[in-house]
Amino acid sequence: MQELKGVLLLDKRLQGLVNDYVPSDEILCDLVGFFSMFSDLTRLKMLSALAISEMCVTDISVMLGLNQTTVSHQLRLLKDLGVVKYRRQGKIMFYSLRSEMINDVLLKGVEFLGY
Amino acid sequence: MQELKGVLLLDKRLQGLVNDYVPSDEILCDLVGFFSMFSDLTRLKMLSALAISEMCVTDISVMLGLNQTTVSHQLRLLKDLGVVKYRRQGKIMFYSLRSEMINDVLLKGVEFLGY
DNA sequence: TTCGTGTATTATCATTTGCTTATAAAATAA
DNA sequence: TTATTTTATAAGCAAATGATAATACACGAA
Repeated sequence: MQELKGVLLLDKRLQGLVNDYVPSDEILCDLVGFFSMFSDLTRLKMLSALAISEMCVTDISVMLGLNQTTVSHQLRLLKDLGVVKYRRQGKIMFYSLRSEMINDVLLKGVEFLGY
Repeated sequence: MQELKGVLLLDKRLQGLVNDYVPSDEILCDLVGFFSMFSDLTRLKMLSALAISEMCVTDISVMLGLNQTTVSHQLRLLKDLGVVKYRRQGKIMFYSLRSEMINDVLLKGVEFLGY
């Protein structure tokens, strides 16, 4: 690794601010997990659909034209990271967004992109 | 692919709602690109630092303990997706967040996770 | 010009990620 | 019980991704 000659601090307190205000790796890793849920086309499509209404796995598969195992697979990720929740009705599992905040995040992205 | 026997619509209009309100693949792909910028530890760390102040590449490398080529590499991604901007001062490139919305998105994640 | 410093690019490698097939599990019906 | 439907899991593969080393480029100073 190339030796770096110096830090061009505009303000000598900057390193302190970085130490104080950049979150710990633990928190950042949680954030990475959270935002990872929004960084895949299939998952975003599923989340957009679930923003309309709760749905069962087959609903999602058919309406979005996705393989059932793909949907199940992604739902597990979404569930494990707390993005969706589910309720059982017989053999049918109804999935929905865990929080309105999920929709807020999506809308923040839409807003940033100018749509 | 397994044949799916039926769609368990709670409401027959649901497919119509999905067609109308799930964004197009084009929009969703842009969203994927946007949120991908938040789904990596190194990038999140860099963005958190840039939320404090604009910094040059060496600043970021040294303060966060990252390889310079790694920082340059990630800054290019962040720049190409419109998340950061830069200004040149001689041979030094100062990077900063392109918009306050970037910070808002980060904070939405923090809020969701309950930190 | 040459040298030193700061930044960017390229190519490579290892890891991660997402999709798929096959299969299993869970619940209901016959 | 067996058969059917719905959902979940596991293993394998291909593609995408991130870090790195080596190198090139850009700018200013001498």
